[in-house]
Amino acid sequence: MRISGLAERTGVPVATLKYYLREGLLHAGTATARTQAVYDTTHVERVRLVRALTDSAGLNLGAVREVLAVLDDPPRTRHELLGAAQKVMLAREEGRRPPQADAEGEPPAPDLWVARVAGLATDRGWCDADDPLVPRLAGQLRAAEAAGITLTDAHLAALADAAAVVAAADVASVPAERAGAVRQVVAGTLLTDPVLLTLRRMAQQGASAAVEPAG
Amino acid sequence: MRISGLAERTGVPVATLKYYLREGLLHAGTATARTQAVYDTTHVERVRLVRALTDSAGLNLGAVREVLAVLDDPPRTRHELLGAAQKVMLAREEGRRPPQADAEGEPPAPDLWVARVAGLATDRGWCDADDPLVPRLAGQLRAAEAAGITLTDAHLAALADAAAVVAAADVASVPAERAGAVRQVVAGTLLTDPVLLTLRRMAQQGASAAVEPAG
DNA sequence: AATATTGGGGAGTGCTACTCTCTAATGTCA
DNA sequence: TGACATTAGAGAGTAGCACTCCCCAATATT
Repeated sequence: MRISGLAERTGVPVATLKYYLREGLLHAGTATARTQAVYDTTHVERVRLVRALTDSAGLNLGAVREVLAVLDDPPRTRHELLGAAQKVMLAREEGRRPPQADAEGEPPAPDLWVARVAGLATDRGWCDADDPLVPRLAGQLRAAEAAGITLTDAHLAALADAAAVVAAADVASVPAERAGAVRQVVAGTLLTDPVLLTLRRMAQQGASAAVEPAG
Repeated sequence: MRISGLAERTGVPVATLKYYLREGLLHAGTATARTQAVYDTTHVERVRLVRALTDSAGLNLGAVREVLAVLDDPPRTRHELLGAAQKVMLAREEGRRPPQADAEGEPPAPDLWVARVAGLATDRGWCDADDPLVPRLAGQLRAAEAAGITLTDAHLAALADAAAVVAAADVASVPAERAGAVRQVVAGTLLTDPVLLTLRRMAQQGASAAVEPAG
């Protein structure tokens, strides 16, 4: 298959495929001559993955590149895998403005968010207090608070319970084979994030209707 | 407080505040003269909300504008509220490329994703089969499948269970007063979406460690 | 032999979210 | 009262992203 065939099969314009090749998001085809190369199903899959990651998971191309790097060179040990997966999971927020403190509006308040989050994470045995996810979550809660949205302990606990349910199913779905495992964890999580959020909205409708039956 | 005070208290540059004023993301201050206006705490809150929505929830300014419009003019009936909230909830994906079908690669397959999703939603009594969330979710599942990530029924059911847990807590957290309710539903959901996703990653670490104890 | 397509690469596009610059009017301090 | 800083308002310019267009010589197809 030549590049036009790849374009046809994926629905992505030839110009864009060339751009992906240049940017290293798509591995080169097998050259048959100086101005000719053929592409196979691995290229089709790769393009579809790139498109799903950008369109559905909302990653930018830099983040996609990092994801692909992990998939192409799967870490050997479980520890490395977790580290790599973790780095990739942070990918969505990269390039954004850090939600830093609003100058000096309030008194010091030496990050009790971090303390609250660290407590939650260690209580459940999820991760250490110095995990990179802890400050991240603390920042998200701080942002909500700054916007006037306060999460009660009960509400946060419900989110955590739900996360535990999801994570159990996530882990159960991981295949034994290494490359497949990495793919399932990294791409699977990123691509099911939007699924989870949409289900939340659906369930909200149902729960709201249950509380207050008639329109 | 003048505009420089607002900038100081929110950490947002004056030039950006002026831009927000021009774009209608921030209501005008009370003019004290032709080239002078004062801003109050409502302006501080509004700016912080805009920043949280963009930085934490990842909305673009067009989506933020829609959110603010709903908050400023809260729908009167519960039905209208749900409709407005629904529209706003879709806001995050606006402006993106629709994850359309990949030209003609596979046979027809007349949207069995929609059927699967509609079944799930109606089984749980969440929404009708013609709800706008249904095709949205179907598209997300289709994208995952195209990228080589298949969700088993059990996995999807787990996500749905988790969504139910979250939604119950969401609904329980809504105050009785109308304006506060709208704010809590709309802004609260958008701002806790990233919280939920981060908790998922934390819980994955914990679940993974539980399955395979040592590094 | 004529026409179409390809790989490679430079340059241009449209969009978003600012950021800069300007002007006349106003506030602040000596 | 005058010097200087700040302000509202608005136009124009910027950086980054994800393409998209165009050109070339080499190759494939007819």
